[in-house]
Amino acid sequence: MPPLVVIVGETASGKSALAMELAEKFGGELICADSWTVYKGFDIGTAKPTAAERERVPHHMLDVADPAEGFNAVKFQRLAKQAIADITARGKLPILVGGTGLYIDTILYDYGFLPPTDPTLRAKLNTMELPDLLSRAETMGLDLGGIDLRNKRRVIRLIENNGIRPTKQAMRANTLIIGVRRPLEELRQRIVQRIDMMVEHGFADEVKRLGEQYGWDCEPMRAPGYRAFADYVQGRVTLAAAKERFMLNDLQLAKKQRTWFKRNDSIQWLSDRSKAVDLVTTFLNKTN
RNA sequence: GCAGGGAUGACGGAGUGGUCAAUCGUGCCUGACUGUAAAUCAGGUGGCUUAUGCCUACGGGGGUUCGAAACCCUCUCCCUGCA
Repeated sequence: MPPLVVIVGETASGKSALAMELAEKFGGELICADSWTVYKGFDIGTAKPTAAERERVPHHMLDVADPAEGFNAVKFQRLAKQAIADITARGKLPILVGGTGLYIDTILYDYGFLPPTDPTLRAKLNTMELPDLLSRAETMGLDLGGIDLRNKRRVIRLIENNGIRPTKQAMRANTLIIGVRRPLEELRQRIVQRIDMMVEHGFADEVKRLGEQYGWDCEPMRAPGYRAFADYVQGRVTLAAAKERFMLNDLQLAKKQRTWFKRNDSIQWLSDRSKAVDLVTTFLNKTN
């Protein structure tokens, strides 16, 4: 298994900057594990790496999805695996960086997804109530153990898959996982500053343009900040209110990310970023 | 100044004599998490403490009552009409 460096952390924690630094130092290329930067056109509000940054270090998994269509973990896994293989084949170090825990885990644990489901069936199941879904699952003789029976979406998935469960492997070998962490107050300040910067760079205009082009209800318009700024550019709320909302969205996201990453004890949390270089050096020496 | 309406927990907003520490929503805290994942779902959210317990709370003060967030008086502030 070729070496892989993974960088995780909360939004605005400084993951990308660290990833850039490591990539330049170790001859790496970045694979962005972020469920919003995959979308074309959604640049400013998603804090997508700039053209200049991409010039310095190759980035993968950006702009691979059409806003009108949508994206998911399976597509991510497929493309990311390919990217990792390509980077490795070129003799470069793949660095997987991002805050979308599920996407990261599809690589770390090589999730075995099941075949796609029939949209017609999905639509039908979605109209049913939870108790009916449960009795249907029982009638089908499905094993209900281990899944959250109060979460409708999970029960639907079980029915769609005919009771077959997706698989998961042991954690990928030769993988260094670095976690970037900051005190909450510092993180909040960084979020606020980043939002101000986005606004300066024309975030409102971007939202307006994208809303008009892809519709206000397209998938990535649900990304933090976009909804709030959609309200702003359509005159429903003030700029200050939209920024406040954006900040809260980011903080909520950060909380979810914290919860997700907390359960992975293989993550080496760094409060001092300068130690990252040593970590990677040691890691590469060990694996090569 | 006169008449009317209103002040409820972080916020919005129910509740008009007891079963109200107070419906619900939001926020917040904690957790789950495999084709929507920034999603979806679960639990918690006055204090002390873990007891069918006590204390503090529904703008301030006083009163009626066995008992009030709820009724009466009064004060303060806000809104609406008339001046």
